[in-house]
Order: sequence, then C-alpha cells, then structure tokens
Amino acid sequence: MEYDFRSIEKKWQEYWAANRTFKAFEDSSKPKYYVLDMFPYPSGAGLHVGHPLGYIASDIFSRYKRLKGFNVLHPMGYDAFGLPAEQYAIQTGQHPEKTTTENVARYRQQLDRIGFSYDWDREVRTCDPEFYKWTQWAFLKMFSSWYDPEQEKARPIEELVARIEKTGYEDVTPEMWKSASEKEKSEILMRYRIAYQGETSVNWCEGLGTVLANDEVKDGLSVRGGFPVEQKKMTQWQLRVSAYAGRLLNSLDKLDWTDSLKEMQRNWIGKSDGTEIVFNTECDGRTKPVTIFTTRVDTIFGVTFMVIAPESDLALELTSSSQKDAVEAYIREVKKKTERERIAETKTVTGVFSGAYGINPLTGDRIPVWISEYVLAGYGTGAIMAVPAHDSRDYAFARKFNLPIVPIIEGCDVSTQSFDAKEGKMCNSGFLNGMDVKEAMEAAKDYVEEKGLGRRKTNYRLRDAIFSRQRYWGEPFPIYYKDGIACPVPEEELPLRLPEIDSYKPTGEAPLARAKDWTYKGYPLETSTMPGFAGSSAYYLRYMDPHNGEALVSGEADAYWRNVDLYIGGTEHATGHLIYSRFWNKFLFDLGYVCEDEPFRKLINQGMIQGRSNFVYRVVGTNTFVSAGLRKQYETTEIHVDINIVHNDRLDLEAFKAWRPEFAEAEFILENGEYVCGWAVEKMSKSMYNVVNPDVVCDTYGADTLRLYEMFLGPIEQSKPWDTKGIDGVNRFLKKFWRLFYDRDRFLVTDEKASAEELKSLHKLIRKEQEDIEAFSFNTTISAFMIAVNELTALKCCTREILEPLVILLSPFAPHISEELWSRLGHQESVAFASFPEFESSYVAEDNCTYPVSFNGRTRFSIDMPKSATPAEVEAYVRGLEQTDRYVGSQTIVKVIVVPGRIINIVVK
RNA sequence: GCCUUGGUGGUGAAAUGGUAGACACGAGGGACUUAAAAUCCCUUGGACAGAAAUGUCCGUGCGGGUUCGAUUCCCGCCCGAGGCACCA
Repeated sequence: MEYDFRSIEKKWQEYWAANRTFKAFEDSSKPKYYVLDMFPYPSGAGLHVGHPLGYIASDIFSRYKRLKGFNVLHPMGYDAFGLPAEQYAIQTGQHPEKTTTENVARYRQQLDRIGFSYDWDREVRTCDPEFYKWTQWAFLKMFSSWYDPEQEKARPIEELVARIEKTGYEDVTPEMWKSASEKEKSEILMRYRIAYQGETSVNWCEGLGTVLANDEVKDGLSVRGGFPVEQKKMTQWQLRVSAYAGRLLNSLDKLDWTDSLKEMQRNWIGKSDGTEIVFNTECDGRTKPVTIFTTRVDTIFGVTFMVIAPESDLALELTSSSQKDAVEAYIREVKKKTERERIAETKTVTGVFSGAYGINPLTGDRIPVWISEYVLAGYGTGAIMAVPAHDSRDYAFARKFNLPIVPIIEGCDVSTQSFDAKEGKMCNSGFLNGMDVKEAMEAAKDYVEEKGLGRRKTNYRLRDAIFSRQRYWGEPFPIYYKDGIACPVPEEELPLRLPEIDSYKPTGEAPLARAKDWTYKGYPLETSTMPGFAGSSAYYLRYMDPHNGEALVSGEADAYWRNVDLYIGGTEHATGHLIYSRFWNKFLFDLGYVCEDEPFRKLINQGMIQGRSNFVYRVVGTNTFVSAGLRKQYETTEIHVDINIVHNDRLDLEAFKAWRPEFAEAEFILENGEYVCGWAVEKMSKSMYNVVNPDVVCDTYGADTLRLYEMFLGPIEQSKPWDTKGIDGVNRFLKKFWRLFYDRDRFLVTDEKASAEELKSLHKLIRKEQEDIEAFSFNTTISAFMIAVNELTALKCCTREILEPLVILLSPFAPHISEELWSRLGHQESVAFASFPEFESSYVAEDNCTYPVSFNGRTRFSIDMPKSATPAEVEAYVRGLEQTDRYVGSQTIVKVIVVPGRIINIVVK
C-alpha cells in the first residue's frame, strides 16, 4: 500500500470536523495554553502560500503543546470590516456583506485543506453584529471613562464629575460647573473622556473620502490605495491612547517579543524627558508668557532666537502689526502644501520673523521670535527655544536667516555644522561653566525648577488615535446627537446594526447620512463608522467566550484563559494593531473586565513569503523565445510567464503554447534541449503570474508536504521567496516514513524488542525535537527527523516500540499521515490525545568518543576516551603521553584545554 | 540622518567560542528496468600534490583586535532588508 495522501488527508479532515477533535473546554485540571494567529482579512484573491507560514508554525506549536499535556486554545476568525470590500462594492454595486461572506467561505475551504487544529466553534467575524456589539460596548465604556493621571488608570466619568462638583479639577471650578449649561458640561467632559470628539489636524484622504490614522499613512500616501493625504482640521472621534503612552512603554520590558519590534514600538511612542520653561515675550508693547519644551535646558545660555509652529494659535498672537502681512502670507503658504510636499521639502528651510521678542529667563537677553514649519504644533507646546550652536535644525535655520550662533561648549567648532554631541565642558554659561555636559543637564533642570522658571516634563510622540471614518463598511458608533450633544445609545440596545443604503458611491458626505431613518428615538445618529483596527483590538478576548450574550468575556473564561501565550503574525502591525490592542486591553484591565494588563505574552513575527517570478525572452519582432542562457546573443524583451507551467526553471513548452493564443505558434531556441527561464524575486501578485495557491500544492503533494516544506524553507522569522525547488525532498521524506510501516501491502510493524541503536536514534530525535520546538526552530527539527528516518530505514527498524513514539513526534508537523498510521497501529483515539514521548538519556549516551588533539589549534591526532571522562581526566591522560608520544614529548605543555566530548587543545611553547 | 536586522557552497540553509557547510534541493556518476517513473548507492566549497589511500593550503562581505582557537565576541568600514524621519 503506497502513501496515498489524497484519501488520507480527506479522511482525517472529515474525522476531525465530525468529532470536534480540537474543541477547547475550560478545564482547570490542565494548564492552559493560548496560541493565536493574527486573523486574516478575507480578500477576494484568496489565500496564497505566504498566509499559512505563520498558521502552520502556530499549529505545530499548538499540537505540540497538546501532546505535552496542555489545554490548548487555538482559534481562528476573520477581520472582515474594511476598505477593500467597500471599494469592491463601489465598483460592482454588490453589498460588502455578500462578497465578504463569499471570501470567508473560500478562505475556510483553503484553511481546512491544510489540516489546522482550530476550534472552529469559536470562529469570530468582526462584521457580525453579535461580535461588533462588543466593539461598540467597549467604545461606550471609553466614552464614559476618563484617565486619572494620579491613579494612572481609567476611571468612570462619574468620578470626575463628583470631583469637579466637590473640589474642581484642573481649570474647572465647582462654581463654573454648576452654572454651566448641558452643552458646556458636555464640552468640558469631552476634554477628559477616553473616547472623545475633538477638533484636530487629521490625515484627510480625498481619494478614499475619509480620514486616516497615522499608521494608515505612509510617505504622505494612504497605505490602502496609495492616494495622497493632506492635513486638515476636522472634528473627529478620537481615542485617548496618548494617556497610556507611559504604561505602553514601560510594560514592553516584560513582554517576550523580538527586540526589533519592541524598538519599533518604543520609537513610535517616542518618550522624551525634558523641561517646560516659560519665556516672556513682548509684541507691540503687549507681553505674553510662552511655555516651550526642551530636552536641553543646559544649552539655554546659547539661545539666540525662538520659533513658533505656523499652525499654533500662538503664531498670530505673537505677530506684530508690521509683520502681519508677511506672517499671514507664510501661514497660507504652509497650509497649501500637502503632507507629501512637506515630506519632500524637509531639507528646505522656510520661515518668517513674527515681529515679537522673547526674554531669556536666565540671561535676560532679548531674542527675536520666528515662525517656521520645522516646529510642529502637535508636539510639546508648539514653541521652542533655538540653540543653533548645538542643534542641527536650529543651525540650518540660523544660517539661512543670518541669526547669531553662540557656542557654549569649550573648543567645539560650529563653523560648518552644529555640535549636537552631549560631551565636553560648558562655557559662556554662567553658573554652568566648567561642568561636564552630562552634569550640566541635571544641574540646569534643578536650577530651573528651584527658581520656579519651569518644571521637568515628559513628552511622548504617540498621538491619540483618530477613530472615525467617513465610510460604510465598519461598526456604527452607538452615539446620537440631542441638541448637538453627543449621547450614548444605552448598552441594552446594542448591537446598533449597520443600516442598508442604496448606493456605496462616495458623494462627499458619509454614506450613513444617506441611510433611511438613521436615528435613535428621533435624534440623528453618528454617521461615521469605526476604523479597521476597532474590531481587531479585542478579538482575542472574544475567542475565550465567543457565544456569551451578556459580556465580552465572562469572568470565569477570562480568569482561565487570561491572555495569549503565543501570538504569531507579521511585523506590519507593529505600530497599528499591536499598539491599539495593548491600549484597548489596558483600558479593559483598568475597569476590571480582564485580569491581565497585557494581551500578548510572546510574539513571533513570521517573515513574508515573496514570489519568485519566471521570465521568458522573446526575440524582438518575432514569435521566437530564447532560453535564458543564450539571451545575450539576441535583442529580447522579458515577459512574465505563469510559474505553474515552469518546473525547476524549465519551461513546459506545450503548456506554454496552450497558455495564451498568441503563443500557440511560438518557436524556441533551446540550450541542452531545454528552455531555461529567468527568474526574479518580487512581491507575490496576480499580475506577475507568481502567485502560488496552497490548494495547488495540496493537490500535487498533499497538505503534510506543504506544512513540512514551508517550515523546512528556513527560520520562520525570515522573509524568503517561495520556491518549490526543494519540495520533492520533504515529499520523499514522507514516503520513506510510510515505508517504515509498509512494504507495499505488507504491514511491517512487529512487537519485537527494539535494538540499542534504534533506541538511540529515537531518543536523539525526542531530545532534538523538544529543544527545537521550544526555540521555534522547526527547520532543524525536520532535518533531525530526516536523519532519524534514514537511520531507522538502514537498521530495517520495524518495532512498535520505536515506531509508535515516532508517529507521535511527527504528528504536529504532518498530522494527516500521523493519524492514519496511528490508527493502523490499532489506536481508537486521535493521535492528538497521545502524550509526547519522554526522553531518556541512557539510550543516547555513548561509551567512547574521539577527541581530536590539536597543538596551538592545529589538529595532530586523536585519542579515544570514555565519554563520561571529566576534562581533568582527559588532561591527565594527555600529560601522561608526554613520556611516550613523539608529538607531546618534543614540546613543553603550557595549558591543556578540554571541552567535554568535543575537542582538546594543547598550548605549547 | 537615526534605530533594528542580516551578509556562510550552484540553491534553501546548519553550526552562537571548539573538526565550518549538518539536513535538503540541484548537478554528475552508477544500480534496478525493454524503457520511463519510482527507489537505492557514490561524488559534489575552492586550489594544489599524488597512480591511489591520502595529504597540504585557502575559505563564513571587507580591514583590524581579543583568544591556544572566531561564522560566533569587540572596534572600524562596505552592501542588502525593514522601520522612523524636522518630535526640540
């Protein structure tokens, strides 16, 4: 009986589905383990071989953990709201729900063919009202909470109201509150709510007709669609993510994520410790204190001017009547630029003098105030003190506008560039003179605080997330407007279902504004919808308790599953989803809805699988194609050819002729009787004919081969091109594995005792597999498997004692063939319920081993010693050779270095 | 510019201070077969010497350093990938 993967895989996939083999229960007798994949967006193109890379790795780990006695939660779902479905709806008029449902069905079919151990009873879809009910619920919780900086956590907004009524809060006094109208009260609270509405400069994308979050914009273009993005002041719903900046930064330390990813988040959060300090300014005889932020107060004696951001309200306030026209013209100029232009022009220095002067609070110097776009309104206070001698941006500005440059560090040369380094001795700096820069940085901060001129301040670059989108295919906001006041739709009324609309075409207004009766109790409902990251921010919690109608997750389910132990997905979510999820989770943690303050303990980023395109070379002006090796002799054009008609870079000529009508009469110039195609690594895409569908691999080789091959390709974290060159190797391995059990129709397995050598092979493998899986080095595990199977084949091993554990060991990697052989070994239950075999070192230990002996690193001869010999014993033996051995005897031994079981080196004079 | 990564045969890669290239692909040779497929065996980093067994030298992007010994650790450069980019 040959290894017939087709029938085997079909049989076991049906068995797993029918028996709910991988259904997870809350079982407190076992330790839990939660393995999660980043759920896919179900696009129309279907799954390609890149998607399953991470899914296979997580599935292997899940199955391994089950064998190790853990109760494993391994769910899957779909991130189903979002722009592509809506764009498609605009083009075709089809309801996004219809295309989404179709795409989901296709994804499911493709996923099932690969044999994943998902508990499909826990599937979630973000566009399902029963799911987005909880997205809306979380939003309402954020709406009715504020961030208490003293307790450093979110609290119900009622507590803030109580506090204002009693003692006042910040600049709101109890009297003000008492006399405030409903509308004014609403406006005051909006300044504190975690989910709030506020005017801000937003990324407006005309092409998509919506605003976008910072992580949805790259190089001034929208990530989806690549349309230009401009800055616009608009009133939008926002999430106060910035309040959590410090906590998001600090708890990174305890996460088991890669350093590069943590670093990306640290940069994105962008903490900087500095000082806020007040400069008095005067303008047309009026004075006004202006607070600036700096990380280098120590350079305050080198300040020669100040700069205000053009978007800042201060810009016009500090403009003198004589400079009014110039400043207004400059601000208009700046506003006109798109984000992309501003990025492109970062090297050009622009600015205008405001007409105002500031007073240096330490020196009393009178310095000019300028306005320039290199200062950002959204960071710090939107105003800076400029120290051209020690800041490269200030330096460029001072050079351009001929402002003085005063160095304050001894011996530095600022004739061609600024001296930014934090080293040297201070000079020209009053009481700081003679101090080391590092010392001066602290001394200056202390001084400013003591004199009451300013205070230490930590700033973050992380901005609040803009949460509304003027689109259709997203979660509606459970907010209605009563006399212009935003009011929450009561929780009991959730989900607030997405209404039907006649047409998806953008008309400049939000699509929901066209929906009939989009009202609550006669009041108009919010017409924006939530962004893509809303639904993906807490989905991992929903998997714990997916059918609960009363809560996002019950206290019991949450207390048992806690958080995700292993999360696998791409790095592209580093500054989006992975920040928002952490924020969302911390918020729910603050209110006591979840018991862990971080959602994902360990995170692995799988690399991208790129496409490997093939080319044929058409001789210009003919229908003749020349093989790649000979193309230099002709003038040719390169044409992408469908990789499905190329094998190992050799073109299937007949298939090529049949591929396109225009190639039916094609002629070929061959090398060695074959047509060799050129190749290149490119993004996997339809237009380059390099997309590999996993179904095709499953058809030709089987799912087990696909799984093994994707893992054998190299380390999971690494990006690499898809290349089926080596796939025959793992396929051969599976056939060999099968032949350990079957010689044609003869079942070979016996109950004989295993030999010492066979046991050694097995136990070496057990140890290696355990170590490698824990370290996520699946490619080396598979290598170890190949070695073991080759050894056992050579030994003609056929004992149950060896083969039974071997099947268990293979099952995480190639579950179908393992199930089949497991049942043929006479087991009634799935191999998933077996236990991982125990490693016993006694089988592996060798009696003797050979030490290569080298002198000063050069190998001379070898000695045989028992493996159990200690380094001291080996050394004593070698020194004993001094009398008899011609090498050792002729030299003076200085030192003998022994590494157990490996190598011995003798240092001689 | 800054941060994070990575650079090893024809190819994917292994080895994280101790015999570099495990394992696999591809290639070449052989066995079985009428033939093909499948399967199995041998060779396969480079150079040199030898009839052969075998031996010697070189070799992990480049240049230094630490060490008895470096792909691995340190310093400086070159190249590729990813991220951030007027954040004061």
